[in-house]
Amino acid sequence: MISSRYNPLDVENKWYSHWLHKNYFHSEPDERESFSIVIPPPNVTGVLHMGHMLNNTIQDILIRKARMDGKNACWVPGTDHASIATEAKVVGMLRERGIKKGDITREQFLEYAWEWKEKYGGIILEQLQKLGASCDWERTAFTMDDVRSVGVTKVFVDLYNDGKLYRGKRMVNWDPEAKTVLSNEEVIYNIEQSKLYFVKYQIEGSNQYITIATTRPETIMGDTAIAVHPDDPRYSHLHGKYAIVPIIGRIVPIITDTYVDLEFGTGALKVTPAHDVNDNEIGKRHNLDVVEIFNEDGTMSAAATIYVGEDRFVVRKKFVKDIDKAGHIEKIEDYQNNVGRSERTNSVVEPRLSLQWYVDMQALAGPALTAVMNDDVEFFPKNQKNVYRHWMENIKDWCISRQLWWGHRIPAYYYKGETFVGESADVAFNLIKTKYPEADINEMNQDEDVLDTWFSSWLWPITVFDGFEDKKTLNYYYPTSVLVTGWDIIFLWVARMIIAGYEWENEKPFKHVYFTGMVRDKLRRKMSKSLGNSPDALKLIDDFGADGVRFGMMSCSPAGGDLLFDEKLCEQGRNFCNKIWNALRLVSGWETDVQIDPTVSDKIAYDWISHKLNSVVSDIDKNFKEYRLSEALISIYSFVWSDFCSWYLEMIKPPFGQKLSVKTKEDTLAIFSKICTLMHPFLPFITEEVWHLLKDRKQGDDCIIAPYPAVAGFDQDVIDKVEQAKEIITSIRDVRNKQGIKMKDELEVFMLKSDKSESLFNQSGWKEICVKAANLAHISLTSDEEISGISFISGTEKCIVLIQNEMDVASQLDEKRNELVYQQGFISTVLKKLENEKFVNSAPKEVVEKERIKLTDGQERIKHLTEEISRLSSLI
RNA sequence: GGGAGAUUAGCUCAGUUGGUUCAGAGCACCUCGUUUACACCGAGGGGGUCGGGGGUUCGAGCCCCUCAUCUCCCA
Repeated sequence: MISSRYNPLDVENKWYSHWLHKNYFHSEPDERESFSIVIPPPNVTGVLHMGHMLNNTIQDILIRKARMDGKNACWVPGTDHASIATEAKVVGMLRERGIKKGDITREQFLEYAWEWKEKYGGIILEQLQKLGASCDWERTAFTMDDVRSVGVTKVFVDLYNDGKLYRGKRMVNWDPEAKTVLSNEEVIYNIEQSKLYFVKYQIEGSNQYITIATTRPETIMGDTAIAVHPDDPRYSHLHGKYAIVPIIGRIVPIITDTYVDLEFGTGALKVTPAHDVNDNEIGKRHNLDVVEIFNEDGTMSAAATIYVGEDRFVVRKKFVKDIDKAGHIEKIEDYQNNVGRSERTNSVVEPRLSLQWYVDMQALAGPALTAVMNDDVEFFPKNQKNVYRHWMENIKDWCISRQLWWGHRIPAYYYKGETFVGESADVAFNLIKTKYPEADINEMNQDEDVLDTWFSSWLWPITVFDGFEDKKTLNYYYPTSVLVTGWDIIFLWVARMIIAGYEWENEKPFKHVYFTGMVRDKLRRKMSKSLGNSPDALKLIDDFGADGVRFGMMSCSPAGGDLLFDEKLCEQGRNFCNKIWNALRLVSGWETDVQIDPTVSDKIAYDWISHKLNSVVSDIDKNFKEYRLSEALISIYSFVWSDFCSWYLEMIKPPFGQKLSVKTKEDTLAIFSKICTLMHPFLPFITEEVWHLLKDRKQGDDCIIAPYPAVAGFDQDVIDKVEQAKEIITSIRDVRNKQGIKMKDELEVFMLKSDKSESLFNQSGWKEICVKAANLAHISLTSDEEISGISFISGTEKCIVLIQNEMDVASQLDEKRNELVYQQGFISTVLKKLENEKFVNSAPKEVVEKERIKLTDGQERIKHLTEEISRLSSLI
C-alpha cells in the first residue's frame, strides 16, 4: 500500500546513496562530448544559504540535463579558503581558547587554521548533497591545497617576470580590525549620520583665524596644509600665509588648489595627505609633508604626539572636547556622509598609505573585453555585457597583498633591499646567488603578506583540472560549458577568470555565463545574517523536501532577475510532488485485462497526450537553450498537473470496478516514464522514485541516466481537436455550475451541424471524450436552430445544453447581448484593417489571411448570437 | 556626477523578429463540491486604459521622443 502523501525524507537519502554507489557523478575523459561546470567555490566559513541553494540547483539542473543528453558531464565541486573571513573565525576560536594571535608564531597559527578548516570547511559540501547536487566528489578541490597553490605561485612568478606585477606605496582601503588592506569591492559604502565640525585655525603672526569644516577632527594631528580655492575671494588675502594646527602647534602653509569645493563647508579644507585619498593627491601636487598618525589597528601612533595608543573614535570625542575648550570649535552641525565599512568586519575603513603588490590590469584586460563583447563568452542575460564593458574599459590596478597569515604567501623575497621572485625559497635564493655569489640565505626574507583570495579563484577553471601541470585533462574539459554565478561578483570573479583564461590558456574559461539574481525576502531586502531574514536552508529541505525547495527556487527566478523568496513557493513545490505521487498511486492501482481492447476514447486520449508531450518537449528544449529554466519548469508543471493528471488520466480512467486494456496501461506507463525523465533535472528524487515504482527496472536502468526526451514532430490537428473538446467540456461544466445542476445528472447536448462540427464528430473517440468528461447522456449534431436550452459558442460552433429547470431568459438575453457587442467591436477592428489597402498590400500574406479568417469566424459567431437573441426575445 | 535597468491583474512576474480571438501564468480572491489518486484536492468564475503624454507604422504591451516614479551599479 502506497502512502497517500509523498514523503521525501524516505526517498531522498536512499536515491542519493544509490547514485553515489553507482558512481554516476564521476567523470573521466573519454570519446564523448564533454559538458563541464566548475562550482563557484563557497567559503569554508559558510553554511548553506539561499543564494547557494539557488545557484547550485541551477548548476545541478544543467549538469543532469547534459548527462541525460549523453554528454560526459562533469561538475567539479570545491571550497574557497577565504583569507579574511577564515582568519577572523580562527582568531575568534583562539580567543575562546584564551590564545592571542600575537602570542603565537605564523606556523602555529596556520596549524590552528588548518584544524579549523578540516573541522568546518566541508560542512557546506555535505549540505549540497542534501539538495541533490550531482557533483563529481572525487574531484573536490580547495583553493589552498597543493595543486591549486602551485598554480597560484606559478602565476605570480609569470606576471612578475612579464613586468605585469609591481610593488608600490599607495593609498589603500585599510581594515584596522582585520589589519589588512581591502580591495574596493570589499568596501561597502552607506550613508551614515555623523557630524560636521567647524574648526578655527589661527593664522600665524596674527589674531585672525581661518575656519575649516571636517567630519574627521581626529586626523587634525596629521594636517600638513590648509587649502583654499585660488579664485575664492574670501581667502585671497591669506594666500602664502601659514596657519597653526590647534593644540599640536604645527605651522602649515595655506595653499591654493582647484580641487577645493567652494560650496562645501567654509570653502577651506584641511589637508591630511597620509589619511585621505584626495588629500594625498593634493599633497603630491604641493610637495606636502606626510604625517602618519594612525597605527595599523586604528590607534594613534607616536607621530600624533597626543593620545598615543588610543582608538581613533575615542580620540575624536576627546580631541573635540579639547579644542572646544581651547576655543577652536566654531560650530558643530549634523551631517550625513558616505562611510565605507569592511565587508568582513564592518569596521570603518581607514585610507592608509601602504606598500603593496599590484597587478597591472590594463596589460591583461584586452582579450577578455573583446571575448565578451563579441559573444565568444556569452552572457545570460545579455545586458550584463554593458556592465562588464564599463568596468573593463576603466579597469584599475589590482592590489593583491593582504596582511594576513591564512592564504598563499607571496613568493617574493627581499635581499639587501632588492626583490627576487621565485616559485620557492630555493629558486629565489639561486636568483640572489647569481647576482650576489656570497649571499647568506639567512639574510633573505620572504614577504610577510598573503595574496588576495581572488588571486587563487581567478585560476579556478584551470587549476581544478590541474591545468598548469596536466594538459590532457584540461584539454578535455576546458573551456568549461557554463559558469553559474551571481551578478554581484561579475568584477571580483567573473571578469578576472576570463582575463586569466586568456592570459594562461589563450582560451576562454567558459562558453556561457548564467547570472542568477539575488535571493531577497518578500520586502525586497537582500537576505543576510544580520537582518535575520534568511530561512534555514536545511530546515526548508526538511519541511518541503529537496525537490519541493528546488521547485520553489526555480519556479520564479529568471536569469538575472531577483528572486523574492517566499516559503509559499516551496509549498507549491511540495504540493506538486504530492500530485505526481498521487498520479502514480492512481495509475499503479489500475488492473488490466488482456480481454479488453482500448476504447476509442483511450486511443484519442493517448494520441493527444503524446503529441502534446512532444510539443512541450520542444518548448522545453528551446527554453533550455536560452537558459529560461524557470519557464521550462512552469511548462512541465502545467503539462503534468493540468494535461496529464486533470485531463488525460480522467479520460482513460476506467469506470468503477472495471479494468483497463493492457495497451492503454502500458502506453500510460510509457508516457509517465517519459515525464519522469523530462522532470528529472528539476526534481531528481521523486522522479527516480516514481521511475522505479512505475515498473520493475533492470539493474542500472535509472532515471538519472535515462535519455532526455528528444525533440520530435507532433500533429497540431489532433491537439487542437482535443483542446476544443476540453473547451466545450469546460463550458458545459460552467453551465452546470451556474444552473445548479449536479455532476451526476446526465445532460443532453447538441451542436449545430457545420463542416467544422462534423469534422470534430468524425474524429474517432471525440464524442466519447465529451460524454465521459462532462457526464452527458448524448452529444449529437442537429440542424434545428430553434432547440431551447442554454447555449454557448466554442470557436465558431454553437452548442446547446438542454436543461430541466426553467431558465432565466432575461439574464441569458443579457449575456448574449453583451457578447454580441464585444463581437461586433471585434470584427469592426478586423474590417478596418482589411479595408485598408496599405494593410492588404504591405502586410505578409499569412497575416492578411488570418485577418480574413478572423472576420468570417467573427461573422459566424455574430450570426449565432443574433439568432439566439431573437429566439430568447420571443420567449419573454 | 557617470551608466544600466524597470514600471503589465491585489502580489510576484512572463510576453521571443511589431501581426491569430492577445492582454497571459502562478499565488491570492469568490462560488460549488467528502465522485473509490490527491483537501498538499477537484470543478467553475471574477479581476488589468500594459506608468502619463506624444510620435513612427496599415498595425504598438513590444520601436522612437518626453515626463513621472522606482531600483541597481560605478565614482
